[in-house]
Parts: sequence; C-alpha cells; structure tokens
Amino acid sequence: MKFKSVERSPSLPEEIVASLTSALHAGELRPGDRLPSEQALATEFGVARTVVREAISQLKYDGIVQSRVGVGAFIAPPQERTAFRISPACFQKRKELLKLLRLRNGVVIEVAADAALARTKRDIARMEAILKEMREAIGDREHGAERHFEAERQLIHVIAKVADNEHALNFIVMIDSQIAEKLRSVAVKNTKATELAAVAIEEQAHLVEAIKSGDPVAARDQARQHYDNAAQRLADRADLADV
Amino acid sequence: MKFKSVERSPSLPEEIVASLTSALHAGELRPGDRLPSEQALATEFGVARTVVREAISQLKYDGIVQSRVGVGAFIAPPQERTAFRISPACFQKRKELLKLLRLRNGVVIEVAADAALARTKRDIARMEAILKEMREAIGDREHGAERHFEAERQLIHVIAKVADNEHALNFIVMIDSQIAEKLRSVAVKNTKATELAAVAIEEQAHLVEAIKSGDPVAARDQARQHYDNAAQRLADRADLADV
DNA sequence: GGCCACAGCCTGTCTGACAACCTGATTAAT
DNA sequence: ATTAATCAGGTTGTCAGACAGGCTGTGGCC
Repeated sequence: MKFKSVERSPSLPEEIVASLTSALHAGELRPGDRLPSEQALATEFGVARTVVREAISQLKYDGIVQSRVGVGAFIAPPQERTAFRISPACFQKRKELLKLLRLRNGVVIEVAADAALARTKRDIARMEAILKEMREAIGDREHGAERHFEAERQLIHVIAKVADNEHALNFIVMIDSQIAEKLRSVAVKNTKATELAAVAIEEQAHLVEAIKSGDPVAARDQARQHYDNAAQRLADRADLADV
Repeated sequence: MKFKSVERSPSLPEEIVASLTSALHAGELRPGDRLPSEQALATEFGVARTVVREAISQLKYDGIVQSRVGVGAFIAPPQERTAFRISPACFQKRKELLKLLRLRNGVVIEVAADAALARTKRDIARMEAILKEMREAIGDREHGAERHFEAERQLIHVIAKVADNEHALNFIVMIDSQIAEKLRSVAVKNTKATELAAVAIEEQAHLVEAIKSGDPVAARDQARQHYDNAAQRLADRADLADV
C-alpha cells in the first residue's frame, strides 16, 4: 500500500448530487421546495437530461426528493429519509469524527450486552483467539500494528454476529470502513506505544470475560470502558496528525 | 388519517434495484461478481438501458456496486458500503424491529449522556415543557394518544440537538420515521392504558432530571431505563397486533 | 359565477448514437 | 519463438430527440 489510490474524476451525476445536497445543506433548498425541471437543470448544469435523472434518482433513493409525474420533484421532509449516510467531509474533521464514534460506540455497547446473553462456547473461543492474536501481535515489530488493528476490528464483528444483529453489524462496518484510515493510523501509533496497546488488550480481555460470564450489564460496562477509552486515545493522538 | 396511503406502482428502476438487491441478499450475487452488461440487463428485464442505468446508479450511490468504464459493473465488498439503509420488510417483522430499536436506543442513550454535559437552562425549559405537554395529554381523551406520541418524539429530538450531534439526530429520525406506524399504534394503546402512560412519563421525567443535574452517568441510566422499557412495552403489545 | 376543454409543462420511458475505455486475440517484428 | 504493436469487439458514460401519461392553470362557454 505504497501508493494512494488515484481519485478518478467524479462522474457528472455525482457532481450534480453533490451540488444539490450542498444546496440543501446550505438551506437554499428546503423541504417542500420544488426543484427546477429536469430540462432546466440539464441546461443549467450543461449536461444531458439522463445525467440529471440519474442524479435525482439517487436522491429519490434516499428519500431526499420525491417526484410526481406531471408536476415535478420536491424536497421531502426529513422524516421521509430512508437511508443514513455521512458525507465524506465529516470523516476529515476531528470533531465530527468523534461524534460519529459516539454513534458507533453506542451501538457496539448495546450489542455487547446482547452478545453476553447469546454467546456460546464456540463464540468465546473465537473471541479468545482474537485476543491471543492481539497479544502475539505486540511482539511483531513489522506487521504488529496492522495485525492488532485487524484483530480489534474482527472482535467487534464477532460480537455483533454473536448478538445476531445484522443491522448493527452493517452499521458498524459502514462507519468503521469510512474512518478506517484515521483509525488505522492512530491505532498504529498507539500500538507502537506498547504500553497503550497492552492497556487496550486488557480492556478487551475484560470485555470478553464479561461476555463469557453472560452478564449483560458487565459486558456493557466493559465495552464502554474500552471503546470510550479508545475514542479518547484517538482524540489525543489525532490532533497531532491533523488540524 | 383514515385512509392508508395508496402504494403507487413502483417505478421500473425501483423494481430492478429490488431485484438486484434481493439477488445479492440471497447470495446469488457475491462481492467481486460482475453484473451482466447494462444492455443485457435491459433486454432481460425488458426495459430501456436508461432504466437499468438509473437502477445501477442507485446501487453505486450506496457503494454496493462499482463500475469501470469499458469493463463492467461489479459487486463491491461490504466495507465499501457508504450508506446504512434498511429494507422496509425489516420493519414488519417484530424480531427485526426490536433489533432496530436496540440500535436506536444505543444511540439515544449515548447522546443523552452528552446532553447532560451540554445542556443549558433553556434546553431544560424546553424539555420540561414537553413533559408538561405529556402530562396534559393524559387528560385529552380524543387526541391524547397522538399528542403523547408526538411529545415523546420531540423529547428525543431535543436531546439529540442539545448533544449537538446532528448525525445521531439524522439516524434517530430515520429509524423512527420508518417504524412510526408501529410505534404509534402501540403508543396509542399504551397511552389508553393510563397507568402505562404515567409510568412512561415518570421515566422520562427522571431522564430530564438527570440531564438537568448534568450527570452523564445518571442520564445514561435513566435513558436506558426508559427506552429499554419502552421497547419492552412495544414487544408486549406488538405481538397482540401482528404475527 | 361555475363548469369544461385545452394547451403547455413535467416526469417516466424508449431509442439510437457516439466517445472513451478496456480486454483479449491477432498480427507483425525481432 | 518470443515479444511488441495493432485491432476488433464489448462496456460504460454521455448526449440528443422522441413520445406517452399525468397535472395545472387559463380561457372560453354555459
């Protein structure tokens, strides 16, 4: 992973979506407002109508606009939203990122409690294997940071699966993959600071222990302990890296 | 609200999206697979290519497929997902619905703690006004249930706003609006059972009190108390209503 | 004043076309 | 025989134009 992936020029529909959503976010478009006709937008953006239609179809997919044949397309009220999506820009700002982690952690903590109620012996074995991997990773000077990061991720996934909550898993995967670079870089730094890595592993070991004991309240407490601390560590380290 | 909204015949792109996503969910399409060409899909579905393109553009928007010029469109790995969206079917099944509520409650509980740290006098005044509205709604035989339901909703929104977490607000609004009918019908039943409504109000009063005192841990506990209980009440009542 | 028909606009869909691009096979050159 | 250049075919991205079906407001008619 030496080279960053080249960002190819965004497609025309993407740009139009971005333009419209930013207009909406800026308050220039408000719920109930009618969008200009597709033809009008096409000429305004200097593209074909099919391009505008693709853009609008994406917004319709999210429930942001609703269109009526023969009338036009309208900005839908917020409660019509059918998808939760975060603009990539949010993952750049430290403050926003921490807020997103709050969301994620809220969900993780919740499923940890469910996992404590549903865990089987096999589940516990898998979690302990992940803990073992973490401990071994400490000794690995070369790929240790990567291995640790990957193991942390897997632990969350296993917990979500044990809790049998696919939605939670989807949600967590989505958030995590979006902030993966940030999380990874900080995780790497923390792992190099061996004492922090050891602390993190112990926290997670306590979490697994709580799940093993089948105590949802304890699992919740341990999950909060670890993931809130992890967010705090991220906050501490991240401000060294970026603005 | 006497008449149910008529479901207008879904548009062709919608149907194709549904078809493709169901194929994906059924495992017929797996990450890395190439979709048939747009032309092929068009003839297969018996529609124009523009329709297929709109469908695929929606899937691309969610990061479910990625397309490369001159090559084709491919199912992306799950970690490329950029949106969290729930199929409407999930809101029908009681079990799924409760899992979604778990997600929501996890987030709500988290922001309640943040709200306790950020609340101002004005925020508290707004919350107490909402509580007052709830108490008054009990006496209203005609619209009491509706008023109570609306007030509960507003309380969550205010809390999310106080916590200054727009993402959480969006998330909660999205989930709530999707399960609004279910929530509403059960809320109405519970409100008619006056003793349950009184319990719910007291729980929320405690929550507001905790936020007022600025104690995040207490706020979390009270939030959990109320929203988990509310979910439980929903579970108890909902199985009377549906399968 | 009230009712009706109609023109004009809008979305949804279809068709055909072309540019840019990629892949794999074929061909040419060494 | 191996390598390099070429090319044909398929694919996505975009464009232009067309038509059906639906809605709205206007103007004429009763």
